[in-house]
Amino acid sequence: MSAVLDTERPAARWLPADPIGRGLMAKFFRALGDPTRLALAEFCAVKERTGADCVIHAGLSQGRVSAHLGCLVSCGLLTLRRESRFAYYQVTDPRVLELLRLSQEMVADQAASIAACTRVGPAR
Amino acid sequence: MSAVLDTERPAARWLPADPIGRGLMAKFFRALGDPTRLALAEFCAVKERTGADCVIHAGLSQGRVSAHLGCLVSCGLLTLRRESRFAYYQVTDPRVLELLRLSQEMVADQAASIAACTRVGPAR
DNA sequence: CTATACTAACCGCATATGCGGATATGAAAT
DNA sequence: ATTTCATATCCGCATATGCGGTTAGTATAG
Repeated sequence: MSAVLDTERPAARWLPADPIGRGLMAKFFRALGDPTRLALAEFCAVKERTGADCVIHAGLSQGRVSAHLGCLVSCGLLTLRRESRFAYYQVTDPRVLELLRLSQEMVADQAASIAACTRVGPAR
Repeated sequence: MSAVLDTERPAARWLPADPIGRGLMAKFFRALGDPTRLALAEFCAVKERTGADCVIHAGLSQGRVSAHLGCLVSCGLLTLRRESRFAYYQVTDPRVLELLRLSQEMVADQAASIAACTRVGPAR
């Protein structure tokens, strides 16, 4: 009935309209927006790992790695299993793998352009 | 041949092993890790929008919105079309929509936990 | 009980990032 | 040419975030 709406697309219906939901979305993506956490997610995607394994793999201080792992668990990217004094981390949600696969594909296509983007920092 | 590899999973093959690629991945996710940019992506997913449209929608200074849009374009989340003195932004890559749909689903499942995560800042 | 091992929480410090405001660029209108 | 409009870039400021090092807590070992 309206000509100006002809080009409208029924997209982005999934994105929460309220700022609270968007804040959580942003937080979720920021959890993935760190090379160290991405490396840990990859490491724990292969198989279950202990905190000590992750410390060695990341090559950072134990406290820092523990904080990163806690962040990944809180954001639903890793699951935590406790046994005696050990903490075991693993990627169990297949959606995490799908998310990373999709992103990897897009980043590969846009690599040069992303590298040139100065707005979102150099991040080491 | 090795027993310790029995539980290995062929996952995370997609994640680049080199720190350069991971840095780009992290940068890509940080581009999505801001509520304002998410809102702009949603806005431009519905239909093509001018920079001025985005400024009004975001309710922030023109300079800031321009920077956010530039970031989204650089990272391959929006495409830019120029005509006379106007800039038209739009989500054209269907993978962006799929990425957001998948993330929205995960965030909905983990909302409480993500909200409780103090590692990745309150971010407004 | 004491010692050791593994993990989590806290503390400054340096850098990254979002913000408004001012300014620059370029195109269209007068 | 000058003015106006749409957009992009630069600047200083406040906050967010990653880092190492230290401290705390708990479980296992001796």
